[in-house]
Amino acid sequence: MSWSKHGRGAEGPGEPRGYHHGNLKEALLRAALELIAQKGPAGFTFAEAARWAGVSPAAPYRHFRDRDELLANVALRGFERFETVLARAWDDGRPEPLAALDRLGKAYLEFARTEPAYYSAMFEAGIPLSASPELRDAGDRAFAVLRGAAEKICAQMPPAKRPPTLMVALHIWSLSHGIASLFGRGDAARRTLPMAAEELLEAGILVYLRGLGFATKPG
Amino acid sequence: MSWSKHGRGAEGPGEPRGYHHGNLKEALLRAALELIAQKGPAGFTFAEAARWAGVSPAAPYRHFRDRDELLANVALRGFERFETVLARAWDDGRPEPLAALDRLGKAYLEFARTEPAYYSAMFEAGIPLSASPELRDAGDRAFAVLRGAAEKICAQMPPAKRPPTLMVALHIWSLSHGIASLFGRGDAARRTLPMAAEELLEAGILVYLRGLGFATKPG
DNA sequence: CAGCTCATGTTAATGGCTTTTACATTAGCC
DNA sequence: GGCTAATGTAAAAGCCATTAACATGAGCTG
Repeated sequence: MSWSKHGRGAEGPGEPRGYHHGNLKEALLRAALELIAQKGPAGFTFAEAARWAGVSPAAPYRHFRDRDELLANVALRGFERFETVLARAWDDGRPEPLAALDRLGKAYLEFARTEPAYYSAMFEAGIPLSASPELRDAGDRAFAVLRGAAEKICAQMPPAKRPPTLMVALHIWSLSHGIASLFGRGDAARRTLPMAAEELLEAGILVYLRGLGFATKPG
Repeated sequence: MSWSKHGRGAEGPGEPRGYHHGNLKEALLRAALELIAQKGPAGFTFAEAARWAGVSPAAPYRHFRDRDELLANVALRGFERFETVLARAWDDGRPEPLAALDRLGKAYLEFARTEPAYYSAMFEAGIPLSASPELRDAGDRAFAVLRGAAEKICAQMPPAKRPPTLMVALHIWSLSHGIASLFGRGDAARRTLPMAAEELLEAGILVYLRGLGFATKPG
């Protein structure tokens, strides 16, 4: 017996507790995040998360329908953080949209690199988007930050040659996501690059904007 | 007893066989592909592939060290097919590099859409690239097609303003991969788009090339 | 504070999967 | 024909997901 703690938790190691955990849902989310970070979304198991939280293997079922629902909740939380991070980087285009867009791109890659567990839960775990409207909405809100950025960038262009902002947002998103997915993590599982992913993305966006007719300052 | 066939195989349903299968490795690869297509790389199980091939659950271990190695072999084969498909579409830039590049992009997306099992094994299954030099090489060969295309495109530009071809190849790859990953499959698991993924990619590449200073014909 | 009730945990069990070990069969080769 | 290595099978251990029946105690109600 003794669902003894593992060596280390996101929380302290051995806080004793009574019959009830008190904050199991949160503890499971944290354990899942840690385990996904260590072994990928596939390697993560419900039972181990329970062990990690110091409860029996059946306890998690009181908080999540099944393993997939826990995974979906991790992804949901990931999208929320992602939105926050992106919004902070974009900062409404201050002081200048182009500089802000550059920050936005870097923030995108940094998130993928520093939060690989969230990132893979969000984009690579194969969670059916249809299964949870909340998940889809959270993703949409994160994308809305990119959309807002595209809008402000496009607004700087003369109306006659202004491109569709949705298209611009999708292009920037796709390029960022492509770079993050293919090269974004120092991971042995990924390819490495003869340059920093950040540089690659920055250059790509600059070329793209130039192609739109956006007058970028020399440099 | 009776590792009876499932309803349907890639092969005929009930060809009887003796003690030895005769072509188990191939059958397992096919079964894996089919199962991944149905339930994603995570849902696929070694045991079910064995059942599908009509052998005992231990038989596959004569051909693959473990489940992951089978997955890696699927990915390997996927990269080989991918290279073939891309090379055929590019056709060495004939009759004209820009048109060929457009075909290349469409072929990329078509592969992701029509061979989702291969595509996810290749890019989303979390196979450690380091584990298999062959796998990495196969991926590199597929990428080489894109690289060759970038080269020919760049060669059309005046040397003075010619961009680094590796960078161009990486941008095109990333944009293609980003679009394929995010929107590439009619999948309920993915987001849908107000336009065809092909159009999005084509437009993105055109804008990008214009940004490079590549003179695209009007249109 | 007593008692009730419901949320939250535990136990125990079922069934699947992965992987290993010991054994069986047979294809290919001399 | 007979040997050997390759290829399958059987059986078993250990883990996981999931469920049903039961236990605990937190929080409300009076």
